[in-house]
Amino acid sequence: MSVGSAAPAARSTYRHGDLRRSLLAAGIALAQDGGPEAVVLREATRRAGVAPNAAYRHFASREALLQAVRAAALSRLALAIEAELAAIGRRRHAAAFARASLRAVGAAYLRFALDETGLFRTAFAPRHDVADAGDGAMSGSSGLNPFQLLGVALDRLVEAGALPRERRPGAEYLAWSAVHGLAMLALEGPLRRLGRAELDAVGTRLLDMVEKGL
Amino acid sequence: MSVGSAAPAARSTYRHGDLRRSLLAAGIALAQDGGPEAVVLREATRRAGVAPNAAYRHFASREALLQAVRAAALSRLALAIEAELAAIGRRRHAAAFARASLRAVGAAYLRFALDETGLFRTAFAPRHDVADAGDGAMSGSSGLNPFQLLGVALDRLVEAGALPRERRPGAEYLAWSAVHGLAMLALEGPLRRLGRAELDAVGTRLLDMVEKGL
DNA sequence: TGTACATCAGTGAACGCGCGTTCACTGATGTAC
DNA sequence: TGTACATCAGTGAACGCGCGTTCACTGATGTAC
Repeated sequence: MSVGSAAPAARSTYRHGDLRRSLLAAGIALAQDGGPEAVVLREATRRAGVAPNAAYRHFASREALLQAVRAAALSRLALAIEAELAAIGRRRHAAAFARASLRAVGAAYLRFALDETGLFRTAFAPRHDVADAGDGAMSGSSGLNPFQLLGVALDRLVEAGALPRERRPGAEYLAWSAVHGLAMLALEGPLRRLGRAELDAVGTRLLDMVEKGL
Repeated sequence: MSVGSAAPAARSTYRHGDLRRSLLAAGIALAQDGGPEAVVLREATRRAGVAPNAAYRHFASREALLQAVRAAALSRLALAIEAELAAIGRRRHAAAFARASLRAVGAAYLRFALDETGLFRTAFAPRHDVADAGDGAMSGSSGLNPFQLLGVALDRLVEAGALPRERRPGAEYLAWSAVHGLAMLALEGPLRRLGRAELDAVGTRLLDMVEKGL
């Protein structure tokens, strides 16, 4: 499985073997350092060591490749959140556990945004046409996507009695907005000049606000 | 003052008269429907009825024009916030007035994002190089920019005793994140499919959360 | 009030760029007999 | 086990695109005398 290399990959065989995966891997690498606009068909084929038009055997257009990269990025975000969720220890009280869950989701989201800026920006870049495509494989190992993982945390809050049931519907949007907004302001907004430590501090306070304000 | 028309503007005189303003107006119009990537030098000159390279008498590069458009967009956002602030009636209690101020800032921000999507996206689009340029004329008629207007509202909260003084520093970031995040998710994120009424409802709940959680 | 001249805003033509995408092709592979 | 053949993944060359930007220019304007 010689997949995932971003190098120009001189090939000896006429057939490539797994071009689709190679192109996707190249696309992900491009997105990682450069964001969505860096996901360029010709460069992906270059990295796969293949003629530019060969891509069209596997992707209908540049936009289709970008869509696949987007799904992969969302999937990685889901994995990051799952890892953070798995890392929280047991708590004596269900309410404390639920709150820790919510914070874990938020913290993982922020960390992913700061550490994997390119992928994060790609995951939430504006889609052009592409009739939504069923959202592909954008979930983590649990089969849940980031939005659903946030929902799990909120459900735990309700079950633990830490969030009134009537405020549960749509609560995702509120928590998500806060964390997403901080990520955007930190990445390409007015908070760009803040250092990592300051951003972490703001992140903590932001999660406090969400926890208290929900 | 025949400035601001986006039409191809047939010109009779050899000199244009006010090309810089015309280009800026064209740039703003382009940003309005199309966002930052639609701000294109050649199209701006076309709309001003002028040769493509004439732009270089007034802007060093496409990026410089974009920067000027960005400043104009921020200025308009500041004006929108100021208008909303001016519209809140007097309140019996200072605390109620302060809270109304904060909500006014948030509501105006959200409305601007939804009504002037292109300008909003342009205002917060990632800057390339351009050594920050002193932020030009990005303020409203009060001379304050959006960030500073938010600060005013938060100061009122402190003065009214509705926000502990020690939580004041950096509070802009928290409130701003929440509102900015909702705007982004609504514009190009997963909340794109929501209607205006639903978005307004979420906006109200979000402001509740901020008010309570700060 | 008239004229010479410097200034500099706008012209016209051209560049190179990398991109996405289309065309007619070639040759390795797997399958049917 | 060997051979004919269909399939279709990857090739090679070319396209048109609009873009930002540079060059040497021209001609209207304002100023000095």
